[in-house]
Amino acid sequence: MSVPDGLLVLLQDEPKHGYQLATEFAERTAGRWNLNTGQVYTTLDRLARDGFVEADGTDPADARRRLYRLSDEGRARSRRWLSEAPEAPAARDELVLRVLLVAAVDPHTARLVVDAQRRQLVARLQLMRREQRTAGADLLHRLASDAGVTRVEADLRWLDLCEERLPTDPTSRTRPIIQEDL
Amino acid sequence: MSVPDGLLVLLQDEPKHGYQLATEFAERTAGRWNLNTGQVYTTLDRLARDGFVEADGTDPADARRRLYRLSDEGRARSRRWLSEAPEAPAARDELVLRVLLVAAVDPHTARLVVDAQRRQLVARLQLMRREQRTAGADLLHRLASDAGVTRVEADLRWLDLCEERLPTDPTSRTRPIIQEDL
DNA sequence: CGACACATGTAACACGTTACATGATTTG
DNA sequence: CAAATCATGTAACGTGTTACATGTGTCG
Repeated sequence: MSVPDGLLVLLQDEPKHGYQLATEFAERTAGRWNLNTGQVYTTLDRLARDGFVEADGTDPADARRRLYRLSDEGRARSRRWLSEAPEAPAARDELVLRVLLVAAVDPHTARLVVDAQRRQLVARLQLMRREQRTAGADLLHRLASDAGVTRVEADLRWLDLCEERLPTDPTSRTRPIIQEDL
Repeated sequence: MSVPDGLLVLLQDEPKHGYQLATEFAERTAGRWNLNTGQVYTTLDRLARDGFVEADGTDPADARRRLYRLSDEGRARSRRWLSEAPEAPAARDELVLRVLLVAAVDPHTARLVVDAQRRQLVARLQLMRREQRTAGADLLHRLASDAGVTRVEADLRWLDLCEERLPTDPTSRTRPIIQEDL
């Protein structure tokens, strides 16, 4: 529930209106998540319906701006969201899923998948490192960039583990589910 | 698009029916993703509509089983899915999002979030390691478990980076958006 | 004036989850 | 027979995306 909970965080300091929330969401994710403004309004409606935010009139400076403020339940939910760790995605992760679904029945192809994924990720990692060196280092961009790099490094480590553990050719079934190279 | 693409992978070797796809999906994700069977049928409908699978009559052994087979487009799509790396989730990641949204306006609270998250993840990591030692080590469970551990370790490393980079108290704004402890 | 940012919204869709309905077949 | 498994499906909902409609305000 990223967007609803994210909006609640943005509402912590003061009442805000939809358009403002959309732009701030983008700013505060270092531009990595540009919410469509439409989604903000529907999400605010649901949050209001469920009692997590409350309409708070309009901005005195601009009557078009319909303000929302956090309710007590909203504040509690937000605090919970910030303090509790997200559920472990485990096999839901796209990379893991790709390897796992193939690994069970066709270790040979699984190795091809692992290799292909590694090639992509190595390339991506180089790009990211290069960007990191050139880019200006304001906090948000820096943290987001670190997250990307750390994540890709972890993925590469996991791919190495996969290669270690996947049985080698002789034990694999005769007909690989994918013949061609990847 | 995990489920649709996952189903296409399962259909690589031979035509299968919905119920079978649902159970195999669970098996081949080491039980970490139990698809509701209902979802399989609606997804198969969409895949058929879009030309990625084709109805292939019923199983001679059991007329109830409505078989689907991969089309050429489906095979191509599947191959693409296996060989291309998933998009970088970056700030979409729940953990990253939580820290980022707070970091911009309130470094002090951001530190609290980082600490809270770390406590949860350290505990989870211990649990995972313990399970790893006890659990039987068939390939799928092993790979899935490795993925979980690797991922949590990476998250912890990133949290350390955050703590390094977050400005310390003096520079932070006067009123933290969250007063209490987390 | 015309273009662009501001501001609120609707529509349509894909994806994912939970819950439920409806039967046939197998098995204790 | 009763219960569990097999098998196909529908309904309702939340979440997220893209695209569009509709106005107001501002600025060159």
